[in-house]
Amino acid sequence: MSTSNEAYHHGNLRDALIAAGLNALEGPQGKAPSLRELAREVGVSATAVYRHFPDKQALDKALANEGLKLLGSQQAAAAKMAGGGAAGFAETGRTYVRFALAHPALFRLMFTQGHPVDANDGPDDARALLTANTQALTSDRERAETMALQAWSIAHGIAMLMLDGRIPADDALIDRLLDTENLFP
Amino acid sequence: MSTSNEAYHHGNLRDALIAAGLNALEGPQGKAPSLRELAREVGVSATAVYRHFPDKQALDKALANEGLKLLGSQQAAAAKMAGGGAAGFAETGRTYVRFALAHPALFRLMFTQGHPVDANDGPDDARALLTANTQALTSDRERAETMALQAWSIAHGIAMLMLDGRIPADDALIDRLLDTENLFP
DNA sequence: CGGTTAAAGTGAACGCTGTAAACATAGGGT
DNA sequence: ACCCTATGTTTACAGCGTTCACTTTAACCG
Repeated sequence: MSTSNEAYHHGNLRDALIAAGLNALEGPQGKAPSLRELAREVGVSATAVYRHFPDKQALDKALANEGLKLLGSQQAAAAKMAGGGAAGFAETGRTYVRFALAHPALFRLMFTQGHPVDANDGPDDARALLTANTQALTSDRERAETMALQAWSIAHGIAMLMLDGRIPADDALIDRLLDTENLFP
Repeated sequence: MSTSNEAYHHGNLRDALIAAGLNALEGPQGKAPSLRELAREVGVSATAVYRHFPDKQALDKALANEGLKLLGSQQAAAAKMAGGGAAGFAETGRTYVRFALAHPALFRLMFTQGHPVDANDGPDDARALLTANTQALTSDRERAETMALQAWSIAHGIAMLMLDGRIPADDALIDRLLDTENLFP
């Protein structure tokens, strides 16, 4: 009852669509999939999608949320692996940019998507994590908040500029640009 | 012979399309215009566009180039006004972000567009200007280059995050995040 | 059980998009 | 005066997101 059941009712169309969507977004050549394309992929008529999502944007938002969860967990893992603190903070940024380069289409979708992206995707949100890590670097609370946003901005900027081919997507360059020693002395 | 000439031959369709495109992109609600929409606007059939642009992407690229020229000139003006050097450098970043907020759709198009964006848009390119300004801050040439890219990244990141509603599009926040005193001591 | 009902999927249709192909026009150069 | 070529037009096609009316299925309930 797991795969390719030819039943009239698909069983779990919503999840299947999201899986197909994530799959289509993957790879360096990943393009934003069309609603009809995903429906075909899953073996269902295009209009069936509307039983589970009010419109295409809702599907996209679901995919974006999935991506945010993924990024969040990867960042959390990286920070823990690095032992938290300053090292964790630095590693968090690197992970962010590497994620963008590894999943360009998904990363774009995550942010192109209408802002809110529903706050209910858990506390492992990228922003919260950043702020938590900067608090290890300074006792000044406002300064920590500012540093978190600055770090997010620079990581996001690097990611975007590299995705758009404005800056070579070079691993060494990532490290050089994210060098926290020089940025936050 | 300036406007709404009902002649069969439009006169200067290419420029008219670009003007209509820039106009459609303007305003905070600006959307990426469709090829047919622009053709309608200019009073010409959709396929006439193909006499001047090989495809839609080429039109978009032309619009993007127009945007880059505009941003470049605004940055140059801002830097000159601030008197160059460190002050000019800081002002350049602020201008970059403000431009993005003032012309969101155009700014997005400028970078969503396939990378190269043809290098022949003059020397007032955003990147060259940045590098030039950072050289006033340090004698180390490589360090200047790194700082330029870091500054570009953070400005771009702030702009994007604000456009996407991830960070409040607050003017004071821009200044706080771009504070070069703290970032590049 | 058997019957009703609501959830889940279908097909045809609409207006939109970018693009191709074949045809029309007009204005400038020899 | 002519023709040529640059520039436009019409028609057509496939794909998109979305609506509507319809059908199928599974689950619940007496």
